[in-house]
Amino acid sequence: MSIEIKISLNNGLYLKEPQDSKLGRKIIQYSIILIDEFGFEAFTFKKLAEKINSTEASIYRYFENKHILLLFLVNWYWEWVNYLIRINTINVDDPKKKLEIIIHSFVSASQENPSVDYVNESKLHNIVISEGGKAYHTKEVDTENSKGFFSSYKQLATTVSQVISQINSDFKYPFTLATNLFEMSNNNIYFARHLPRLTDITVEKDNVKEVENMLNYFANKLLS
Amino acid sequence: MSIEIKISLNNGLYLKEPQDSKLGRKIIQYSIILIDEFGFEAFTFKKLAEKINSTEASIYRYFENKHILLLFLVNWYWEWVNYLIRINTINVDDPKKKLEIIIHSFVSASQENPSVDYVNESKLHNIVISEGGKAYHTKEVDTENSKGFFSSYKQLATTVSQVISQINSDFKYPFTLATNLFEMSNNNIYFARHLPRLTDITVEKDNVKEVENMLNYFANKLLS
DNA sequence: CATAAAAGATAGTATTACTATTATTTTTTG
DNA sequence: CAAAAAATAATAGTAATACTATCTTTTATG
Repeated sequence: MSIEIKISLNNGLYLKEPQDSKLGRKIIQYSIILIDEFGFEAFTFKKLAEKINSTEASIYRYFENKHILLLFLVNWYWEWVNYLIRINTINVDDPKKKLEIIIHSFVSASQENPSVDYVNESKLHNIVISEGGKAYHTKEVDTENSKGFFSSYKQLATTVSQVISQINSDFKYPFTLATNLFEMSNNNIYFARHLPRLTDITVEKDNVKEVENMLNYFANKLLS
Repeated sequence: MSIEIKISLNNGLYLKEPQDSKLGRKIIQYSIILIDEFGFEAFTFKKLAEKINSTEASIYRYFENKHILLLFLVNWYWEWVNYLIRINTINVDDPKKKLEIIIHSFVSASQENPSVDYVNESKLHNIVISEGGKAYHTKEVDTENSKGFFSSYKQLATTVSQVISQINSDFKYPFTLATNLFEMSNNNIYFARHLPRLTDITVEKDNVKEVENMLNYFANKLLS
C-alpha cells in the first residue's frame, strides 16, 4: 500500500484521461523520455508508438496531437509545483520564508521525492526548461487560453503573487515578479547549460544552488 | 540618394546573402509578414514562394530551412537593437541614462524610424516577442552556438552588462540582468496581449510605456 | 459468459520538407 | 553588343509527418 497522488488537469487537454489506463500512463511516461531525448520538434507519435509497442492510432485516442500532449505535460508540471508549494508551506507563516520555499520549488521541483511512478520529474523539468515556452507561444494561444489550458500557470502566478504582496504590499508588480522568477529560473538553467555567455551563473550536474541564490537575491532586493 | 544601412550577419545563417539581391530581399520582407500573420509553425517555404511569385527551390538557394531563416531574422533584430543602442548612447556619459536608453530600445525598437525598407521592424519585433525563443530552444543549440549563430545576442548581453557594471560595480549578476531585461520585456508584452493574468502591466495598441516603466523600476531597484 | 470498451493491425491521404533536373531569363563583362 | 555566366523559374519526385478510417482482437466488468 502507498499514498498515491493523481494530478487532475483540465479535461480539454486529453481525449481520454491517460492517467486512468496502463497505455495512457505509458504514453505519459515515454513521451517525457522521448521529448527529453530528441527534443519536441523531432518527437513524433510514430516514434512514441514504436517505443511502447503500440500504434499511432491508439495514441491519437488519448491526445489530439503532440502540441496538446506537450500542454498536458507542462500543465502537469505546473500543478506539481503548485502542489509542492502548498505542502511545503503548510504551517509556515513568514512570507519571506514562504518565498524562499517557492524559489526552491522552482529550481528543484525535480528532486523533490518523486511520487508518481510514470512521471520522471527530473526529465519533465528539463522539458519545461527547454520546450516549456512552446506550450504558449503559438497562434492558438487565445483559443487555448479561453479553454482554460493555462489556468495552472495562472494559479501558480496568483499563489506566488500573494506571497509577494504579503512581503511588501506596496510592490506594484507582484504578478510580473512571480512569473519572472519562474521564467528566470528555467531560462538561466538553460543558458548555463547551452549559452553560458548569457548568464552569470553556473550549473554543474543538477546543482542549481547558484540559480536559487540568484533568485533569492533578486526577490529580496526588489521587495526590500 | 539616401543613407543605407546594411546589417551583416554570420554567414552560416544563409547559403547566399539575401540582402544583396531583389529576390533575397523579398524573401526577408515577406517571410516577416507571413510569420507574423500565420505563426512560425504554419509558415512554409511553399506559402512564401506563392506569395512572392517564386518557387520553393529558389528560396532554398538562400536558406537551408525555415528554422535557419528564423535565426536569420532574430539575429537581424538583435543586431538592429545593438545598432540602436550604439547610436542613441553616443555622447551619453551617465550609465543610468544609458540603461534607460537601452530599455527604451528593448520595448520599442520597432518604432525607431525604420531605415531598411524590406524589413518591417514592428512586425519583426512581434516575431521576436512571439517566436524568438524558438530560435535557441532546439536540440541543435550547441552546434549552432559553436557556429556563432547567437553571437549577436551575446554581444547585446555584453554591451548591456557593461553599462550595468558601470552603474554598480558590485552587482553580481550583470549578464543575468541584461538578458532578463530583454526577455522580460518581450515576455510581458506577450503576456499583456495573450495571458494578461500573468502580468501586472497593460499594453494598448503599441503603447509599451508601462513595460518601460516597469523595467526601469526593476533595474533601478536592483542596482541601487 | 456476454457485452462493451479498449487496443492493435492495417491502410490510406494531404501536407511538409526537402532534392534534382532542365529550361528560361537576367546580369555581367570582355 | 554578344557571349558566357549566373540567377531564377518550372516541373517533378521522394521520404517523412500528421493525421483519419475501418476492421479485428484483446481485455475488463456486471
